[in-house]
Amino acid sequence: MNNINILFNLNTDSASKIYKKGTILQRAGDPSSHLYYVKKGLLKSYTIDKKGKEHIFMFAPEGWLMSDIESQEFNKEAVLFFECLEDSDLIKISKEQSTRDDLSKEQYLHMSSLLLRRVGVLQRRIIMLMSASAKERYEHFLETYPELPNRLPQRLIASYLGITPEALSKIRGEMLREK
Amino acid sequence: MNNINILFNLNTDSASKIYKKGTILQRAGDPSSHLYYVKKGLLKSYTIDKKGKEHIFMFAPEGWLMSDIESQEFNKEAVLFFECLEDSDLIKISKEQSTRDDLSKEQYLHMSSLLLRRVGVLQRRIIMLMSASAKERYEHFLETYPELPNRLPQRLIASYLGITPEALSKIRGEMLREK
DNA sequence: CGCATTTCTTAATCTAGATTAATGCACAGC
DNA sequence: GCTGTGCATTAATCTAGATTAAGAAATGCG
Repeated sequence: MNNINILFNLNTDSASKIYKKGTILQRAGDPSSHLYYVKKGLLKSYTIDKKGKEHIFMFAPEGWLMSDIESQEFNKEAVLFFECLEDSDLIKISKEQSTRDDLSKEQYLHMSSLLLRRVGVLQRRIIMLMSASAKERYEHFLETYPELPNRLPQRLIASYLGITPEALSKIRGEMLREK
Repeated sequence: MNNINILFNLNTDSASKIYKKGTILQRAGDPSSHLYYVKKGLLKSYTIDKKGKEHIFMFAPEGWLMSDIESQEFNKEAVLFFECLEDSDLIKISKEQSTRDDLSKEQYLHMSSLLLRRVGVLQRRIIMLMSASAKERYEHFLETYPELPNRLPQRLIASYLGITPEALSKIRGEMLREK
């Protein structure tokens, strides 16, 4: 049994299922109802702003949990879209399963540890968005997630960084020339 | 006993102490060692970038917990400064107290709930930074924290929003004229 | 009280990154 | 094998917000 089964009292692999690349698991505006644990594959979560532009909130490769905690926590409809970037093997976890309050001490410890880690990552992201240039954010992304760039189109990396594909392309051009 | 005492097994008010406005509780670069619970008063946490510019990560008014989870979680030196914006009555909580693993189920439940809330708030902040204009972020700030603006200089609000005081002043001017 | 320091505002100029547009490529579907 | 659609790159232009500068208002302090 893997960690996530332990965490949510799931029985072995009952809920694991393969979703095709391009599958949209959740749409903004839907009632936000599930989390997804990625056994294999890659997901993105994103918002679409009022001009129709997509902004990546996060990627979830193997071992990550994809969730829309803002909407769950504030009881509003989903604010994020979830989509498979590759054929993905996922465990779908209902809101009820994830918010049950009859977990064991070990489970709570594990849950707290996951959440603390998440807060730490989000803190860094905010600080980078506020204080670093696009190029610095790109370099930080490459260092932090070295295995992701070769699984992602530039477009999506740019969106994660909060810039346009054109701006990222320019930065990459500069970095090549500098070397 | 208040919630935070319950959460961290603290005995009543032993650790509560008044700190003067302007006191720096933690400096970036120090070993990150404590959290602070705000009984009364107001704190800010911030980074200073390589150009010497300050960027507010968050404000902590009454009832909030100020922490530098990134540095605690990744075991590095503090990345944030903590400073009192008003004379503040604070409970200082050591890393050991906050990470002990012998909490009760109720305590873990409370802790998870706090962390989920925090993740939700940070998610919104990131989405706003990536997808909304300075003016939209300002309006969102006013709606979300209506009691803060009259306790804060514009400068710090601007820093929290990720813009300069000049840009915020311009936005405020526009909003006044529009009304 | 009076002086110094910080805060806020307005305005002129500058710049990182957005927008628009055009070109070449890769590859999916027929 | 062709043809359309999306992706990456480059370049020209535009713009939100930064920077710089200066004056007015507020605040702290001896």
